[in-house]
Amino acid sequence: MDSHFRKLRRRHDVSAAEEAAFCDMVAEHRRVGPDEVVIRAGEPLHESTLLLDGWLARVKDLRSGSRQFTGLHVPGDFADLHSFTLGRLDHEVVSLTECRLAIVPHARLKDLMERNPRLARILWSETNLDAAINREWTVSMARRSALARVAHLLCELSIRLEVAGLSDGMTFDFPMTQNELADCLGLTTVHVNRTIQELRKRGLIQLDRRQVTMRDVAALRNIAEFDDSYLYLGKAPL
Amino acid sequence: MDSHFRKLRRRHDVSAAEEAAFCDMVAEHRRVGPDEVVIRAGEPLHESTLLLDGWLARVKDLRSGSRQFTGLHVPGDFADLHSFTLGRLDHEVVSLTECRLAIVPHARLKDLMERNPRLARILWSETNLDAAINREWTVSMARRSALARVAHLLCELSIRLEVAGLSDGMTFDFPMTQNELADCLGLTTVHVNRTIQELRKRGLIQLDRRQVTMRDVAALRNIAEFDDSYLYLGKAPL
DNA sequence: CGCTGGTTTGACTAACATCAACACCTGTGG
DNA sequence: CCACAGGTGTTGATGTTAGTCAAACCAGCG
Repeated sequence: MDSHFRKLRRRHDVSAAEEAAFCDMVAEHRRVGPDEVVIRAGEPLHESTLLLDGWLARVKDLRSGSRQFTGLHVPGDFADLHSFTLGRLDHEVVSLTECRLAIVPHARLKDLMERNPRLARILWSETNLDAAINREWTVSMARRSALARVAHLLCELSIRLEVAGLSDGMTFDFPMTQNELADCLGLTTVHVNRTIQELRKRGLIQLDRRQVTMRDVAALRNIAEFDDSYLYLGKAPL
Repeated sequence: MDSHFRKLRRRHDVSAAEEAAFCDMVAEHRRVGPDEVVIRAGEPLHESTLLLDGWLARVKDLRSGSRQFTGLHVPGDFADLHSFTLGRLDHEVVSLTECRLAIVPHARLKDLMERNPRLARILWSETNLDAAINREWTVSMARRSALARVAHLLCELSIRLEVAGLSDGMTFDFPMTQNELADCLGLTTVHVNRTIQELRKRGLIQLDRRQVTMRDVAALRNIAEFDDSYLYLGKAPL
């Protein structure tokens, strides 16, 4: 839960009692292996899933056989909090790594909402942050070059992982294959590979299957036209 | 307000009393002309804007001078309900046409949230629906061809406008220029123009600056790989 | 060892962007 | 009434980015 509270505290004032209330909502813990479909699209849902450890992706499949990630989740993120109001998902959630999950029944969310509007609003805020990230992804897919897309994603993840306490802002574990990166970025594996090589050649990143180091954050941000305001890192009002 | 209630009723059971409660939240009505910046990115906000009439777009500007729409709003949509929890926007909201707006102060939303968790949840649901639409846009930008993108957008809008009571599912007012369409679709004006011509040539659409007719909805849906489940047209749970 | 999944390379192609005109319409002021 | 301006739509020639296809390479692993 630590990553989740770090994420919350970054944007809201949360008392110990409120943190306890969050903990009380968790009904169950679960583990899943890598490359599993954790939540299936379209199925009625009665619980939401908080990611404690590992990486998840929101995936949409296309008829052509290709697929597109519409979001990535790192520890501390809710994968499907939106299913609380929508009742089902329009996408799958799949595990990229082995994951530890905390399960929060919708009934308890409903209770919380009635008893504690302030916490409800914080949860609402989390889904709105997801949406803000998604908007920025839309911009990436629509307007940024492959080089800028890769750079932008790395800039985003370094911050999100830092918030979760899993990066120093430069180096972090990076469990995705180039194939999965391609699914993320709307590119092909081949082109992702060439793009990464270009970033390496320019001395901007170091990357292998397990870890990234951003060797020149300023240059990466510049290439990506990265502006972190969409991550809403400051305290939210009231 | 009629379009807004149609939208709500489509997905939730809303009593007359609840509709009245919604109406009571509106503090003020406003009018804006076409091509105005209605809400500026980054500015602290203390109210949200419900679109009563006209079209709005969520816009992100890039350094290169190009811009990307990350969402379109038709009558009945909240343009910036997410500012209630986030406090400011990561994008501008601009008017594509003359618009009538209803202004809802955040203080009243907060009140409502405390007094009526059910309505709060319905509002939360609206922001989650926005996000679902945005995910689908991400897929369009990342994976669909220009032809499929245009077709997909038309399919989406015909349904959203039908829900709002502004389309029969085939024909609707369409106030966007090809330039604005390009901003929407992550394409250039030139390419949008060629794509539209292709759709016309195939007898699938009829389109001028003021109106669209979808001549062959089935073919358009097929080209777009359109699946309306992301619009959550059925009743939400509880 | 010989698989297997992931990464890398090269040759070729397709889709869309870019640049530059031009046509058309509408509103405006002389 | 006409001349003109500005926004919109259209066309053609050319350039660039990323996709496609196919194969080789490489490391970890049973």
